[in-house]
Amino acid sequence: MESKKTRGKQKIEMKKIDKEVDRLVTFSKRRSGINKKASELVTLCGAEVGVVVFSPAGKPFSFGHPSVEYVANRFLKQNRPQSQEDSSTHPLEAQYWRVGINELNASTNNAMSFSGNSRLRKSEKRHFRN
Amino acid sequence: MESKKTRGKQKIEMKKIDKEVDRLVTFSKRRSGINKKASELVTLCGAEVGVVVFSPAGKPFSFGHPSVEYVANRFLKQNRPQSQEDSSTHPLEAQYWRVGINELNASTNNAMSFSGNSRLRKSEKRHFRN
DNA sequence: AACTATTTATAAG
DNA sequence: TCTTATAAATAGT
Repeated sequence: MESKKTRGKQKIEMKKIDKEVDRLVTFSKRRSGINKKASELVTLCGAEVGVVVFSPAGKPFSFGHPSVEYVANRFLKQNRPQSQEDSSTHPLEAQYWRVGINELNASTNNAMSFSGNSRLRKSEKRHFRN
Repeated sequence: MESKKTRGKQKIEMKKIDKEVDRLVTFSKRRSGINKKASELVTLCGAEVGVVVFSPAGKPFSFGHPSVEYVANRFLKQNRPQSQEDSSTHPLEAQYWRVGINELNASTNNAMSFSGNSRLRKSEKRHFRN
């Protein structure tokens, strides 16, 4: 008989999980994990953090301190190009299109724009330098 | 002499880290960790994720797929109360104040609005149910 | 900034 | 879900 009950956590390939049930389970666990990490960052470091996650089905989940809205607003405001005309019928869409899809991201995000790499080679080990 | 070179990772109290240097180091490490987790959630589960972090000094860091703006916009739009008047001079502030600071958060966030608890008691073990 | 011992997150079952 | 073995994150050096 097997002496071990399970093989424990196994390393997985960093690509979309094929089996839907597995994917849903992983989504739930990891979303929860991220929220915990976010709240700890707030507590330990006094940071302001906002996290928004949409499931593939489109259901929104979030964590924010002081609130998602506060953090999102602060971020979008700060990154808004100076002295830009303020013509907007639909405020948020306007803001979104005004800056362009990945423009702001690039400005504050790391060089690794999204990619599926799971493990980085030694020289690239430090991810997400901001 | 000590046989072990270090004591390894130690459990820490879930409260603001007093020593500034330690706090800054932890902030850097953990912010990086959250971004990695966020990118993995995107890859593994096909989720859309936006993360914004402000350091206590006010410096913004972010991760987003497809972009922070896209995710933030989608979240704020979806959570906007239906048929609400659209009077806004300053789009984003307007959106922010329109909904109230923690209102939306409460709607999609877990019951544990922000608090410094590190460990939850058994009955509260599952954090961040959304 | 790099190293390790240890805690924490989580893939499988 | 809940458990367990193991991978991954990270506190202290």
